[in-house]
Amino acid sequence: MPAPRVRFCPAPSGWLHVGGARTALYNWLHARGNGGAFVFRIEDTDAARATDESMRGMVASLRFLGLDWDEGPEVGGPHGPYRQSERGDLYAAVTAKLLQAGAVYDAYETAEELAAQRAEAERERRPPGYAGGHRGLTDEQREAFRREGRRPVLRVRTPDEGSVTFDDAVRGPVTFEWSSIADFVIERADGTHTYFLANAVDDLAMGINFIARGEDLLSATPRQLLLYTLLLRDGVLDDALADNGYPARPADAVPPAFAHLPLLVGEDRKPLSKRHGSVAVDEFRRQGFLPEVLVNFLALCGWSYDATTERFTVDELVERFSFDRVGRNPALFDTAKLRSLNGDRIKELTDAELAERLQPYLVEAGLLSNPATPADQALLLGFAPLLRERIQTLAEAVPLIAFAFRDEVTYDDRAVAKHLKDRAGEVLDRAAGALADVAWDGDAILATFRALAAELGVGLGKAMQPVRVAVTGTDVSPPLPETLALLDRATVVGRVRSAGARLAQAPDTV
RNA sequence: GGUCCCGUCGUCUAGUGGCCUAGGACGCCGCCCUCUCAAGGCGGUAACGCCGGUUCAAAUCCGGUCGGGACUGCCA
Repeated sequence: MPAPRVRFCPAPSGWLHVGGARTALYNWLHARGNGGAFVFRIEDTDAARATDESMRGMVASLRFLGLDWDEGPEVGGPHGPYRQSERGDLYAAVTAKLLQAGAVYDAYETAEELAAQRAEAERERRPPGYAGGHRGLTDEQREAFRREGRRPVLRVRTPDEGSVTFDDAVRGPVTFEWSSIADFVIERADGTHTYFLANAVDDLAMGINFIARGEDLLSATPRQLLLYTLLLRDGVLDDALADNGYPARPADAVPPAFAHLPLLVGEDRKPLSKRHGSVAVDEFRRQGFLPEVLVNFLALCGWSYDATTERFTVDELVERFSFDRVGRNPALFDTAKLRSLNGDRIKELTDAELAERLQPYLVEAGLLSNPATPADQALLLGFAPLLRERIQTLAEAVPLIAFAFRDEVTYDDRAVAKHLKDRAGEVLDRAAGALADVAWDGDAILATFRALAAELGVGLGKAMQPVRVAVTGTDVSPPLPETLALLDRATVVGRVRSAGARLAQAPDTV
């Protein structure tokens, strides 16, 4: 097997979503695991949809996931440019030659006419594809259409009979009848080029020899294959490359082989899209999913190693991934499973690593300055072991420890109503006194609460919950004794006293 | 409608004729532990779409059937 040259070629409209990321990952793993190259190409042939912002987002998300590219935007490479919007001259040269060779023809129907034809075919229950109406136009007819002001598109003449079979790396041999494949457009009336053309030209020109992509493109493959043979016949592509100053195709280049990946679907079994909420990689980043976990999970969306192993480092994935273990049925993107894996990974982080990864999220929430003060960093580090067991995403840490980074406590009404009542005033009063001179460490503080509970003849919970609410504002927090020990004694005692005082003045409205 | 793809617990999957009274993980339920929330421990729930056939033996092979999906664009 020659060293794989693979590519990831998103259309830059919208954010990189997890489906696209999975496609990128499988290609990347294949390249990295087999000494190949990963090419990143921007397919912005549809000017109406492509945006620079989207392209920057794609770059950022790929970087976040750690999927580095050998050729492409920002890193360059020998087969550039890597944005299709900058390769229009090449495509035009190619289509001119194809037209000359008679492989494609000009068709003059307007978009409206084609829509009407489709609707009619639909009504009559005929296949809705282009029926080839302008296949055999005479020069006079062409002239007439042009005089009407019509601009033609260029369509590829597909074979009328026979079939095409290709060996898909995940599905095995797949066969299509040519009769079911309509003549398709490669050059628009405005002179720009469609996905089929640009994609086929660039894959060949850049020496791409393996393509992993979504199953939604499976039925586009015959058209791709047709284009490869047309492009390679009589040196059409090679001449166009040379004529326009593009580097020649790599010497050992061959038309690519394909692997069609099972679709990623949402809870409703529909293909993943914005309607499923957060499907953008960047959104998962914001929620505090770790990139290595996202990579691990994405790898598992359609691939498995064996019956039991499901946690992999990126290096292990590079070593073990192969297309022969990619499944064929659609995979549901299960965020519950993702959360679980993320929680598992967080538990493996050292205190320092966790604190460091948490920091941006606290900054984002306005709890830390940027950069954080040494005191705040130390406090965060202290919380790391307490947080580790109780968060599944980094962002979940924020509400759990916000109280420690604010001067004022924000009281949760429900927690107050539930715990600052009955004997809570007495508990707070005695606790404030006891905390004022206990040794300031978790064990000693816990012992103090036990003693207090025994003294008052109440359960430990009754003794601690009011204090938890007084200090943190809520009834859910990291373990209380250790938490208190991380804060200043003065702060703790102050909060307990003031909660107690307000309770005494106005029960129910602390 | 046509073409193509797919069909194992709720979910992702293991399974390539006997190791399968179908394994793992997530989820869910119960119990234990417990200062809240978690985490952890233990236990449990739950699947080969259906019908035929081949075979001593089928989740695995064959045929059919049903169901789901993708594509059928001057989007990619």
